[in-house]
Amino acid sequence: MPPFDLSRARETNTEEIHPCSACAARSLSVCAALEPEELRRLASLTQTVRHESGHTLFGEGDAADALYNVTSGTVKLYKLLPDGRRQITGFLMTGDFLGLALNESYAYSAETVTDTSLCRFPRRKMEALLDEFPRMQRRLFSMASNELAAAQDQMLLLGRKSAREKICSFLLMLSQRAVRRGFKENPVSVPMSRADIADYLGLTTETVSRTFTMLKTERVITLMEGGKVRLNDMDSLHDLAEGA
Amino acid sequence: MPPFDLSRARETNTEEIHPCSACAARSLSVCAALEPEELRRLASLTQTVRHESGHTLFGEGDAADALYNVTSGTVKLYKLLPDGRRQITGFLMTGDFLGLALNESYAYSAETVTDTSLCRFPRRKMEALLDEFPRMQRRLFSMASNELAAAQDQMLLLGRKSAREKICSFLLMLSQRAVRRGFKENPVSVPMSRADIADYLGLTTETVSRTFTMLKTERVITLMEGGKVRLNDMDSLHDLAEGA
DNA sequence: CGATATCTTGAGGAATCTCAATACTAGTGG
DNA sequence: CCACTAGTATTGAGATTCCTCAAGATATCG
Repeated sequence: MPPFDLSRARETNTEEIHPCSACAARSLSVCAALEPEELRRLASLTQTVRHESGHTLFGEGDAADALYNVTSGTVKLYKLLPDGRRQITGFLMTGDFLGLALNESYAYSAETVTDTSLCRFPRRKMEALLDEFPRMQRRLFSMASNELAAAQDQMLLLGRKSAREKICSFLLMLSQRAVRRGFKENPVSVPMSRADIADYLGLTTETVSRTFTMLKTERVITLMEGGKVRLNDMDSLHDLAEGA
Repeated sequence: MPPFDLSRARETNTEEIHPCSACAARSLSVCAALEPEELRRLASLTQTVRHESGHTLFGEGDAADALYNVTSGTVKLYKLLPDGRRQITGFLMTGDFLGLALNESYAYSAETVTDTSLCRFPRRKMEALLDEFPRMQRRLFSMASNELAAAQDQMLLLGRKSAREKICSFLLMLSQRAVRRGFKENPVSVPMSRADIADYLGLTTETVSRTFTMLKTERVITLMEGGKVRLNDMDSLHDLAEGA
């Protein structure tokens, strides 16, 4: 899938062919289920931005003056402890929304994992729009609810699963998200580093690496080139992910 | 603070003196910032229920036909793995809302930790009301955002903190929540069992117990009767909670 | 093709868990 | 009021998972 051409999109923002009509992320995000009028209004305050991998969108504590929607690529959210320990709280991909915490400042940092395109919404204008269009607010609420459910799953993973169960759960989650985005469930693309995976699962890079090796040796997965992983038996992987 | 008299409240539901006007939880919950008209409508579909400790409100997978608001007492939410491992994802107290995940079925189980009173809202009617009163939806969205932020803090705790840091963080959280509810920050009431604390922090009961003993020996805390804990030095406790 | 970052593998150690025994607490009935 | 019971909490000893530190292998990028 070719990435959406953002430079052109920018120019046509307020023209008759606005960028959203061609957006790959639309059906997955707030923009789904908006009336044409609402969509146009949203588009009129949208900036499209593109960053290469490793770019910090904002840091914990920064003034929260924008919300974002990922249109392509992957973004990680994380929190830090004073001594540098890091917990990645989520990986965001096409269609995911970020900046939901409606406080004055961000409660986490956000950094691109791959080259990434985003729609950027100034917070104040976005809030005004939400007041005007309850449908949009409703959609955002529903997205927040889903995130909350995902967060609870992640707590179960972090608090109660073994390293092996964590890795299997992680691979299955990537697979399921790929399906939701219209890709096929199997081989799954793993764009993030071992260190990022470790900080997401509450492990060290060494343990992540060792666990991958073990699963590979047991023929549960196959490590392919380009950061892809083939899941050789989805059923047993599901069992492994829950300790059954 | 005497608990709100719920039996009488029930009767006066639709009368001129509706229960909400006397509700201790009101300022903390959805009901805050509602217009009298909205509040009356909400009250008209409210059932007040009371359960003793250990009662299961609903189980993971049950049809999600109601939302609840805790008016007194403590409720725990948890998820289970097939082999019985348990992760408590939250303790809800006065003013907290539960059932936010607006899907067809609950994604977690809910059980009372102490004797508890709740307002019960039938889900369908509640949703209709949300459509009618955007202000209420907005409030609920804001509460969901706060929960999301809390969930991220909990992920950091579960993934990256030591047992000692977890216990200190937990005590501070209880203290902060007590303050928000109008109680004093110090000695803090800990109504849940060691086993519940363990399942909330991703530890075992033994480790929780040992850690309490260590903190007591070091004079950081004092264990008092009635499940109360005195925090002897809030500043150093804050440091201990973050590994500084 | 060399430099640098990332990943893998190994050996030993530490935090936490498991299993087991003992102590405490609260409620019950004599 | 006391003894008894059942549940909960504490303490101890040993096992285990995962971490830490260190070296080597592989991949990536100019």
